[in-house]
Amino acid sequence: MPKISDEKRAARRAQILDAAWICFQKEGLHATTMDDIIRASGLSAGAVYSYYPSKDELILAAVTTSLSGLRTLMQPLFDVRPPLAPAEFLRRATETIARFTAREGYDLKRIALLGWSEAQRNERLRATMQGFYLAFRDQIEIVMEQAVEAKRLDATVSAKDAAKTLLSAILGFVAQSAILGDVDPAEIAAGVTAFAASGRS
Amino acid sequence: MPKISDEKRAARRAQILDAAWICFQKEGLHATTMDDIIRASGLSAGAVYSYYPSKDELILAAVTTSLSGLRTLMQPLFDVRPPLAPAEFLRRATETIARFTAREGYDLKRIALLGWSEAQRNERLRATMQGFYLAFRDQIEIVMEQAVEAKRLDATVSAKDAAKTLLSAILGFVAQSAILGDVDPAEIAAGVTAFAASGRS
Amino acid sequence: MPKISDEKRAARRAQILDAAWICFQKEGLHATTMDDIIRASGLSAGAVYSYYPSKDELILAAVTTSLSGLRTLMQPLFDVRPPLAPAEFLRRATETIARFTAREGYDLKRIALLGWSEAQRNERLRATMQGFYLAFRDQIEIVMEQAVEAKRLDATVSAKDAAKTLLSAILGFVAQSAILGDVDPAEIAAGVTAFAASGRS
Amino acid sequence: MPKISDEKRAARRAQILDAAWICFQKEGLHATTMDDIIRASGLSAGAVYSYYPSKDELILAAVTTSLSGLRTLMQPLFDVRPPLAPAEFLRRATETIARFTAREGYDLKRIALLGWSEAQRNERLRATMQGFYLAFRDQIEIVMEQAVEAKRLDATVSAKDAAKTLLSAILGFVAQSAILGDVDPAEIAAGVTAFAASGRS
DNA sequence: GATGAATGAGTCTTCATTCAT
DNA sequence: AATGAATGAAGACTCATTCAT
Repeated sequence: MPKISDEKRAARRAQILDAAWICFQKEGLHATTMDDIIRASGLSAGAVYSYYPSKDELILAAVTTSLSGLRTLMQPLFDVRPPLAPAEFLRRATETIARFTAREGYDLKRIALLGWSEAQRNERLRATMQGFYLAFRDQIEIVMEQAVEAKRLDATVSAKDAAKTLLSAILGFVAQSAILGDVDPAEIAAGVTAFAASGRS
Repeated sequence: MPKISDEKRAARRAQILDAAWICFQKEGLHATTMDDIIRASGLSAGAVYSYYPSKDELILAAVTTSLSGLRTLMQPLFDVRPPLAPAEFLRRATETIARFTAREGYDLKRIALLGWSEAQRNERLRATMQGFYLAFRDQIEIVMEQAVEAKRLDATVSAKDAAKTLLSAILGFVAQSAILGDVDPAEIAAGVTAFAASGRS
Repeated sequence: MPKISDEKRAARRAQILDAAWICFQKEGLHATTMDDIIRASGLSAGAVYSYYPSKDELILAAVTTSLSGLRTLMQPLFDVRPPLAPAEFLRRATETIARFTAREGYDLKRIALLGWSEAQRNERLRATMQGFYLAFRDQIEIVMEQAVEAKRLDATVSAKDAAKTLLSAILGFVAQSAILGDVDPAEIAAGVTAFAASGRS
Repeated sequence: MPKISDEKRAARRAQILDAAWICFQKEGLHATTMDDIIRASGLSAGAVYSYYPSKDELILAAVTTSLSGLRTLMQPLFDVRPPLAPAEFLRRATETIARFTAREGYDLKRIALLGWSEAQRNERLRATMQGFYLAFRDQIEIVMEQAVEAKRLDATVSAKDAAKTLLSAILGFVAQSAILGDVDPAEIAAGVTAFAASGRS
């Protein structure tokens, strides 16, 4: 086999990562053995290791990939004009997550929980994850600033606090869905709307 | 003398669970070895195993204990008269969690994330955890009903949806704090209040 | 099994080291697998590892033990009164080595060669080995000084050079015996005597 | 064109062997991986394997080459007229070794130790090495016979014993230099001369 | 002929659990 | 009842060698 093309190389990496992803979801990060992944990938141990030098690297890649998948999914929400109001943003964000999850075999929420847990101990993963969530929150903050400007959000609150609140709601939706499984984006949206409404009086 | 023996037994179980708890937090559920726990407990392997027949049992016990610790902590919020409005409830719930976390060596949030992750694979743990969170959500729901009655919450929303939304916000606060570490209960409260305020007009 | 006695512990260590020694001789340091040693020792993997935490440690122990065995064997030669003349010292040193080698299963020379080779790459082993040979050479040097005083060695040479020469002869005897196997202490002694004799005229 | 092909073939073999040699010295025989050699040679795995069918073959070739290099280096000593006396022979032999060693990247002594060790387990290598050292010793023996005839060596000793003694001294110099690194040919020569001198009286 | 990606048996080591004392 | 030494089945990873292209 002469030098493999870049596309083929990328395809192999994807093939391995997919296998890892599926195993991680089914078994958890630690309970998944390299042998599980190797078997699922249809390659040999040596081949897998030539693409990913360690299990940790594979974990990092799996979580990173799912984070950037999430970013891609969320990007459109930041580009909506006029900018979304908080409750609307939350509704569409959770809907996006729920919809993506529905695709067989790829439960973004499960990987998310596994990643959060792993990040408690894994320096590199934590750094990567913090970088991602911080950037994500910053983007939300920009939307919130725009919402304030557009009088769709009360000016007495900092956009940063609003962003933190929204991120909490999104992460919490992920957690609650993964654990209890009976939460619907519409319900969360209704709840927030109700709080907003009750703010009147 | 079964009485004394029982007390001793309970004390021993607590001693072991404490050791496990500390190790789990520091190292994560899987990276913690039984030997770590045995050494931290100051007992012998045989002794530990006579109280907890397996590592899984210890994990279950550790997570269960921290869940019921949380319940104890939260109980007062359900008993406040007149019942708390949603934003106020959220603020006090997150404050309680943050305050408890501050006690060194017992980071409730870390254990929570570890538990969520483990529950993805561990049937029994998942069932226990679901039972807990469901009951917790039910209690929130009751408060929300009372809030509606007290006109502190818009009547057009179901108390159930409000409860789901609040639980999301709380779990999300836990996740965001554990991962990013820069979130304050006051900020979340401010955010929610702002959403509420913007609901006017 | 309650706490094991110190003697039993030492016996176990010896049992493992013996097994390792035999395997190392038969197979070489690297070709010997831990499994070989484990099987030869009659213990389990875990047991072996609880006494020696790594293969490297076992290699170090095996070489170190054989070096100190050599020291014990050689000690009497330093205590002979009057001190031995160079040729006589060499004859008795090589005889000691040859005699010890004859004991079944424990070829000191083979282990020596394996150790020399390993010391080229293994820092710790090299340091240990250098320490040993340096001390050994110092002791020879003292004997040489005494030989000079006793007019059994020409005063024009430094005792240090004499010691280096003798150590070379001894190590060379070990190497030549291990490789060619047809060298006798008496032959070496005869050769040195002849050189000495030819120094006359 | 078999001629050019043959030359190229030889050049490639040399290129590979050089790479192997350098790696073996730096890392030891077993710690060197085929991949190390392949990378150092600048060729592909397939190419290397087409010239040397196995790692063992490469080890054999590396050791054999260094032995015949040594032979080439030593040859002049056997041709000196009048034949060298024992002490003089030893001095020049060790000087030759030391000088060659000085050329960076090619430490003959290190390869020698590695080879001795490997020969303990590798039948073919042992046979080759024995053949070499035996022939070398035979040549020394001839010089010793000539030395006896020239009255430069005491006639009471067999030339064979003298040869064994000299070979020991040479091998011992190699070992001691490789392990302790502080031995000089002049010191060994001085030591032997002193023994010779002390033989008077 | 050459290439280098792929193979997979084999290596060292760990660790939950047991049970002889 | 308690102890802690022993067990041994995995686990992550390596590397000499092959062979499809």
